[in-house]
Amino acid sequence: MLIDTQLLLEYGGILQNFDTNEYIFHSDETPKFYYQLISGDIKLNYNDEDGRELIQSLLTNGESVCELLLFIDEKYPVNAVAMSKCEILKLPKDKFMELLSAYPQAKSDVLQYISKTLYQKFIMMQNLASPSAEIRIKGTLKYFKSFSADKSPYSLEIKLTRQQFASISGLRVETVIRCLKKLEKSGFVKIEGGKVYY
DNA sequence: ACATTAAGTGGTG
DNA sequence: CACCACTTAATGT
Repeated sequence: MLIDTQLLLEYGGILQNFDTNEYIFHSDETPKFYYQLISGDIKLNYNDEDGRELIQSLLTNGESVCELLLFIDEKYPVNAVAMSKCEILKLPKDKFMELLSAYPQAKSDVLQYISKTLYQKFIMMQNLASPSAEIRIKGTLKYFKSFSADKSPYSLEIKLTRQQFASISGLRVETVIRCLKKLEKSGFVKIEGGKVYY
């Protein structure tokens, strides 16, 4: 957990449950709460001009959701959508600020978290700037691997559908499928029962 | 049995 | 590559 659950509850945090595909917040809304994901998976996405979904990032247990918006006066640039049943702890913005003032450790944890995610954004941006599908896909795989402790080959199962993978790498489903198969032949990834291991 | 969803294939621009 | 059409396999109701 980014911030201790008990501490959040003491400051007025409220537990809330979401079902798959339910929105935690929509883009263009004004940020008013700090959200911490207790269980489940969330995606941050938006739709481009053609209505195509682009996934900005994926969040899992213990992470906070777009906390950086609480420090600036802007509206959400993305939607937050539950990808599974989720349990979320939400805390009003002013209470969140009080908590940070009272607990320097929490404040530095949040700072470090923001730094880490920003760093990963840099890496992803460089991958996605490439015109080559193969580089984009390899980059996306490395990006996911960077979250996992086990760095050995094929130890990471990519728990995404081909379509979701496409929405993250900015490619079409067919391209992802074909490229992934190519990467399998070269030994870059392993595919068993449709599941991709990297 | 029929509808739905995801993976995979071929061909065109 | 993207885009379109279509097949196949697995699930679900």
